[in-house]
This record gives sequence, C-alpha cells and structure tokens, in this order.
Amino acid sequence: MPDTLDLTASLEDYVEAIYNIAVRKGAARVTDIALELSVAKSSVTGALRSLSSKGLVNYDPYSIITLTPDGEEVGERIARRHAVLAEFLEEILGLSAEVAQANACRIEHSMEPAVVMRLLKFIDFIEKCPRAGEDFRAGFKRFYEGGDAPYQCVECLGRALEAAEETSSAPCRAGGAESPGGRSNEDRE
Amino acid sequence: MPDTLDLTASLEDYVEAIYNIAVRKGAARVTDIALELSVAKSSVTGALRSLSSKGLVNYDPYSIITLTPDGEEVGERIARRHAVLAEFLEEILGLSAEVAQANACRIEHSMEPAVVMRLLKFIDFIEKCPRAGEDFRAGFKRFYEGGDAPYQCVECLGRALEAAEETSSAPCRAGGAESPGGRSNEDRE
DNA sequence: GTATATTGTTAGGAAGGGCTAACAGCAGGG
DNA sequence: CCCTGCTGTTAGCCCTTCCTAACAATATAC
Repeated sequence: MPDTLDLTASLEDYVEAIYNIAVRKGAARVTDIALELSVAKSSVTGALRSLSSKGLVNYDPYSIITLTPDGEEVGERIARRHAVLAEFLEEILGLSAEVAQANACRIEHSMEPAVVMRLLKFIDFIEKCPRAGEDFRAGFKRFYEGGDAPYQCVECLGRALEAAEETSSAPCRAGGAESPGGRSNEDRE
Repeated sequence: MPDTLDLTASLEDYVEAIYNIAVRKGAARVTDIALELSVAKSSVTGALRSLSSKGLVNYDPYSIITLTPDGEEVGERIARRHAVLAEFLEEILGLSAEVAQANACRIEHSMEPAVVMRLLKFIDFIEKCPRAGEDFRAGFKRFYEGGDAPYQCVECLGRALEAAEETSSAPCRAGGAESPGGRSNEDRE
C-alpha cells in the first residue's frame, strides 16, 4: 500500500488527471495532461519525472504515460475522495455542479482520510435514515432558499414515520436485515 | 470592502493569526505570530511586508503590529469561515476537536464564500429543523460507530413529530414566529 | 547608564511550482 | 526520402514560502 506518499497538492492533481485520462482513453499523453490541468507542457514533464521517481507513473521520455500499480491505487483513492466531496457539496448542500466541482478540486487536497470516510458515512446516512432522505434534502432546499413558509413539518414528519413503520425494525438503514455495522459503507470506502 | 484580495493560503494564515492574537491580547508581536504559526521570525517579517503592501496590516519595523480596518474585515471573515467549518466537522460530522481543527485549518483556504454560506445554513438547519436536531445527530453517531442495532427509528421519529406538533406552524425553524427567510442566518453570515 | 537579553531584521539560499522560448523526435504528405 | 508540423524536452527565469545565521534595536537589570 503506497500510503502517506505525502504528495503535494500539485502532484495529487497530476495523478488524478492521469487516472481520469486513463479511464477515458487508456493512456495519457503529455498534451492531454497539460490540457486537463491548464498547465504548460513543460510543467508536465517536470511533474512526471517527480512522480516517476516516487514510483507512481511509468515514464520514459517520448513514450506513453501510464500509472504503476501503486499509482493506480493512489489515483483511485484521490478520485474517490474527489467524488465523495463533490457529491456532498452538490447533493447535500445543493450547490451547483460547477461550484461543487471547483471547490471539490481545491478542498480535496486538504482532507484527511478520516474526514473523507466520515463524510461518506454522512452521505450514506442522509440517504438511508428515514429521518433524513428526500424530504430532508427538500426541506433544506426550502430553508436556504428562504421561502420556507409553506413547509409542513408535521406532515413531512408524519410521512417519514409511516415509512419507517412499514420497513419497521430497520434501524436507520436501507434494505433492512443485514448484519449490524453499516455494511454497505465498507463497500464504498 | 477589501474583497477578492486573492491572498495566498499562507497570507490568509498570517491575517488569521494576527486577528486571533489581537482578539486575545490587543496587538501582535512578531514572536507571537511566529509561535502561533510555527514559523521562523524572519518568515513573519516577510509576510508582514507583503500584507502591509496590500494595506491589511499597519507595519513599521520594530513597532507593534495591528490590522488596518480592511485587514480587520478580512481577518473577521477568515475567522468566521474557520469557525463555521470547524463546527461542521466537529458538531455535525462528530470528528474529534483535534481532527476538526487540523482539517479546518487546511480546508478553509479552499472554500468559496458560497460554500461557507451554504454550510452555515446547513448547520442552522440541522439545529432547527424538527426532523433533524439532537436525535438526528445522535442517530448519525450510532450509524458511524457501527453499533446501530438498537436504534429505534420509529420511536425517534415519533418524538420529533410530537415536538413539531407542539410548536406547530413553525416551519423547520426554532423560536417560531419570525418573519420567513431564515432570519437568524443573516446574523451569522 | 552601561551590559545583557530579548526581539526583530537582513542576507542568502533551498524547494516547489509555474512560465516562455528554443530545441529535439517522430509521423505523414508530397 | 526529405520536409513540415505536432509532441515533448531542455534551459533559464520568476515567484512564493520557508529556512539559518548573523546582525541591529530595544528592554531590563543592576
């Protein structure tokens, strides 16, 4: 496990870019990376040398660029971290896709794994707890949009209660009867 | 309004430190700042020159350091941003104070005002919506701690419903009868 | 009121990240 | 087969942020 490689924010961006390009088209070229990151090609060359020395990319001058297994792992982790954060910003906070992306791109570099994990659980929780769910998000939307006057809390809570009584004994989790421990989280982080 | 001064993350840290020190003890000295940020005193001198040239600090060699009115405003904004983020990490996500602080210190520099504002509304919402509140946070705690088995959704929702029926007509807000629009937000951001 | 600490500044340099401009490698068109 | 044009690399520079070491200013102590 190539953990705590202490990549700089910049190098993380390069790994993420290479990972994303590789997902889309198999392998990356210097020009692709430069475009993806809005950076000069010469800057890419430098970054590649650095990442190569850390064992994250397979890099030979003038040849095609791929991630090593270690690099693959790091890239996947970075991409997931980005996705989790962007989902929170967009789906929960209700920010526009553009704002969510732009901020995710910058914030992600500063988040410790513990925060990413907890944020993921939070998203899960909002999705699954009968107390949260769709109505909850909609309620928040009305709240931040300011026009929260006609919001029927009682009715909304009543609906949630009914739903909970149906699926009964499913303690704040979707799907119901799995073993305790929030298993469906483990799959994602 | 000294907006979009595009301070670097580092300079933001200096302003924040000076602001905090000023709050605690009136004015800042180079040594205080160096200690607060764990940097060498010579680094502080450099930063002060830079901030002085941007009109944010009153700086004369060998004299005491204060923020200008502009600097004060910027410092206050930065401090609030930090506080909002730290509160979210600690109170909502339930992270330890140390983890919350450490991550807030780094993340804050990457958050646009729109995100800060929305996050603040979210905290407000969680505090005030009868669907959220204490039980909600406790439920999330049980969820991420994995031992969520004995969690009584139905009962918990029932309690929330009762509470909502009492304060009735108060649509997802505490205190009840203020004019629509989430007024208590405006006070804080 | 001078000697000693403490506080703050300068000088010089390293690391990281970026840029432009100029050159090298290579692939396709004539 | 060579020439043109795109891709990638090198060289050299800038800026930011930090550092250490040495020096200057101010305070305190006696």
